[in-house]
Amino acid sequence: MKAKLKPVSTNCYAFTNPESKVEIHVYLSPGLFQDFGEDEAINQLYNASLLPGVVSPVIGMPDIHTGFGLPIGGVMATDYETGVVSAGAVGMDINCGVRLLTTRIDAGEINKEKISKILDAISSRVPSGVGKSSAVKALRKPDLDAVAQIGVEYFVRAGFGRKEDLERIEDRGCIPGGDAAAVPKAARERADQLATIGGGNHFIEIGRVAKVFDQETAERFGLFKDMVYVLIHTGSRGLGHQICTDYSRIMWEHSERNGSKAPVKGLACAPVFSEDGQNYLKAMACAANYAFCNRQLITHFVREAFVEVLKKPESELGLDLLYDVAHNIAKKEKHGGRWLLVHRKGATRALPAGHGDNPPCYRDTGHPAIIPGSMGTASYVLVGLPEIHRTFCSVNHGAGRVMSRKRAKSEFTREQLLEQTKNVVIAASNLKALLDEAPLAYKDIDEVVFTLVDAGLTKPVVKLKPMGVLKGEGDES
DNA sequence: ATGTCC
Repeated sequence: MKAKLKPVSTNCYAFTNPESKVEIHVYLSPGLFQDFGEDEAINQLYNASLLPGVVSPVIGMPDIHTGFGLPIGGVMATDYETGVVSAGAVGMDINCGVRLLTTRIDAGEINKEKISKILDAISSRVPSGVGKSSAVKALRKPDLDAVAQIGVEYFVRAGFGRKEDLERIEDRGCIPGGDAAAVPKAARERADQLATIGGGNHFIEIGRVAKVFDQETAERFGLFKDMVYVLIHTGSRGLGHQICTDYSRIMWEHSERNGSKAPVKGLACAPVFSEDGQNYLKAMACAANYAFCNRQLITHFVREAFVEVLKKPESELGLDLLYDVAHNIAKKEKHGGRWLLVHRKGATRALPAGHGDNPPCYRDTGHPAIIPGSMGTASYVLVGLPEIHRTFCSVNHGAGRVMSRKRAKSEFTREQLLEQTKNVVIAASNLKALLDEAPLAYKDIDEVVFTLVDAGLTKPVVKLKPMGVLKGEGDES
């Protein structure tokens, strides 16, 4: 499959599926292209290009790697009127995403001991690791109708955050159309994990702004060199996972009934305007809003933890929300004068300056696109440039794996992990359960980010460097 | 990503 990819423009390789006439575009730097071994991920893009109503091109981001159905780092747009929606093309972790908090703290003001104490204070409020449910009993049985229909504002009204937070969340933390009634029972029963991080690549990170690329935009965003930031990366936890699992089955059965089978179960789909398609979108919006609420509640507890440890009022510490953006979601958007359902799976929306879907406070800059790196490595804040229309206004979502979790666990030792993350305080009780998250199991974030910068799609605003990270543990085996 | 195999 890799052999089919021909260079067409800077850092962009392409081929056309002869059967569907849909193009497949993959963004890789020369170095990433040379090392690229994810043949199956390209095959997955090829499969996606065969779905009914897919709009050319199907896109692979520089962090692409094999996933369930559509690869992670994949963008697939379908015609909103005549196309399909695929649960697998959104992914297991519906509205996995990141939010970034700015502060009025200078990196020189907090040493390793303080960072460790803050992470502990967060950890006592926000459980991490696979299977963990909310530390606060009331959050284990949330009003899922309110979460689905009101979203983050529901918790802001209840005292978990500030009113102005809402302006700085994609869709104000409430994707329209959410309906808890469309969430299968098994999934509803797993909605007891608000204010938890989860495992895998999820984290809460404290760091400093290491480099400013675009002074003017950085100032507009309130980002200054050596300013302490907090980065929160998590999603909809077990709820989204169960919705994806259940609807993938429902959609597979739907296509079997209608004789329009997807090439693989992971791309099982239903017409957007079928009952199954509409129900999935209602359930997806519910899980997406749950994920926005999850990050909002975590933000509240992060603010509490900073106040407790640094013994300063919240107003003095800042901890303002810069932005919260999803990277696993399907959204109805207009591109090229046409309404589409853009599936982004491990891809981040990055609307350029002037785009009407930006929140008002970012209308003339373009909203911040927040790109988390792997544990202990840098992250970036970017904005989309006008050329970003080539990817339906999408950029990568992170560094992207180069090694399976299984292989990373056999490849690295605890000592190597510490070496790869030196100078970063790691709050986790069992490092052996984090070996699959070792930085060397991921691509180089600089290389990945600059692949799209050099392609002319984005401009970097700042580079962020971690000082401490709170990680959830997976399995040791 | 995930009560990482109901």
